[in-house]
Amino acid sequence: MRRQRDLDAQPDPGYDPSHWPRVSLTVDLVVLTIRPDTGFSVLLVERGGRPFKGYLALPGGFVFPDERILDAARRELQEETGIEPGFDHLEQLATYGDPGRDSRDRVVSVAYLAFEARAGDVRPGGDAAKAMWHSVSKIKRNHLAFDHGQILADGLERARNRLEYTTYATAFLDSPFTMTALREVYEAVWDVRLDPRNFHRKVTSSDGFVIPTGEKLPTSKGRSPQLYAPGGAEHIIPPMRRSDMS
Amino acid sequence: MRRQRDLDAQPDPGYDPSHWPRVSLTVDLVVLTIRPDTGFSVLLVERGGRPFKGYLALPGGFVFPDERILDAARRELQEETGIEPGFDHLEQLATYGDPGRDSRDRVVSVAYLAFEARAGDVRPGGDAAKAMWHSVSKIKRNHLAFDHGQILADGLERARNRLEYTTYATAFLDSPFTMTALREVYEAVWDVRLDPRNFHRKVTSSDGFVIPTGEKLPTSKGRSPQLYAPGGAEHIIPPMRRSDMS
DNA sequence: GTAATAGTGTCTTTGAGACATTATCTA
DNA sequence: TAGATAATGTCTCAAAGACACTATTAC
Repeated sequence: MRRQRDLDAQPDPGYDPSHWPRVSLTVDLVVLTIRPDTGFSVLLVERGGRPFKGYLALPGGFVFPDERILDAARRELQEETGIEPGFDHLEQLATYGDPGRDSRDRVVSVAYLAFEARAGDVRPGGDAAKAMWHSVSKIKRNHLAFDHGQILADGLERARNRLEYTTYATAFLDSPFTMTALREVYEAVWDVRLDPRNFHRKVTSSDGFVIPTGEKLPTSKGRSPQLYAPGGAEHIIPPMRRSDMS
Repeated sequence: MRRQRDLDAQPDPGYDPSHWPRVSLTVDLVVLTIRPDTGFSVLLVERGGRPFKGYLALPGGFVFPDERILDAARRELQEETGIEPGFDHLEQLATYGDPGRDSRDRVVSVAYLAFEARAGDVRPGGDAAKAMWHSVSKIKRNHLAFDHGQILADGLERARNRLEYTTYATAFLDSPFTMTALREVYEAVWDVRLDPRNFHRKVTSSDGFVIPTGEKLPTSKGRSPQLYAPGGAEHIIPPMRRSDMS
């Protein structure tokens, strides 16, 4: 510690960064979706190499020397899910870089959070072997590799918050979608039941959340539901209320 | 790009990270406070070295090889403000690491956001020369070094959001504080005027936001105000409403 | 007393929660 | 027609905004 303070006590922070110790840079992805079979789900890969060989982990990889970090996240997402960037949502989550989180070296990982529509029935694992969707409620977080359990927990909390204050729930759906489908996104992510009528009123009265396409979805039975598209607004004002508080 | 894809197409992401290109790691700090003279203010330093010599920049520095990133942020904060960690607030903001943001090398910076009480009248610049508080409203963001204008903008947005949903406004104040002082924090950060009576009702009815100490503050004129301490809760439920929407 | 600031009470409006009713579709 | 699902309307209550009034201090 003394040594470190002495280092820092040099006249100015402006000297050559290449003289400083350097770290490896990766991105990790918390990719979330809603599926008919597994419900609210996250994409996990099985690690083939050491450390944590055989453990489940978040997909991710190294950032290339001249690549923007966001572009690295986009690239990994495309490789893992096969989905072209479109109506999905991708945002930076947080950065994890404690010494010792990777036993081999000092690795700093910038985590990203992605919301994916199923887009038909995309099968993950284009490049990565054994990439699979896992039901969020069934994952044992301390069985994940590295500190990925913590990253996943942070990502889930962020996702639940995003649905309160933003319209990003639509990113879980292909457009156009029904009001019921949008409500089921909320119910899956928040793990609650919402009143369909109050939900409908809240969404339609929130300016720019959704716009009706005028089309209706033919169904096998019952009244055909109105179809909607994302309305362009990012924020819900006032926010969605989640009476269940964390 | 082709070369990069080929690299990535190797069998597994588990090989030795030390074989990958590495980056320099820094922390940058958005330190905010409320001051009698400059109001809502941010701590900036004048750069002594290249690049951006003479420009204003956020305080920050390199992360030591065996140091946690959060600890590096705490250390820089202590060095720049001289304040011991106490009732202040420090959280990770975001990470900025685009190639080219530092002309010398690939430098990835993890930005932190800090709320500081003035603590008497702390004079920044213990170690760092020419560290000064600058009124947030008067800063020309594109005159800051590197991408610090963007980091500052992101920090301000985060700070304004934090006051809506959390009790962190108390971190701007020494305890105990008056209700008027707390309201002035909101008015400074949001740049609005708030009704003192509605504000008082909202704060006192929000569970765990503040607790009255029972003491009163002697004043030169007018009724002596009740003193409060932070109440322990982190979240305001329901949140503070900022009718001015961004 | 006056001047100044702190704190409380009341009315109105907005919006969330609960829940009954009407509309539209298929078989 | 029945059965199923979608959409709308109404009532109640909680909370935010506007604003008048009372309380406490120094002089």
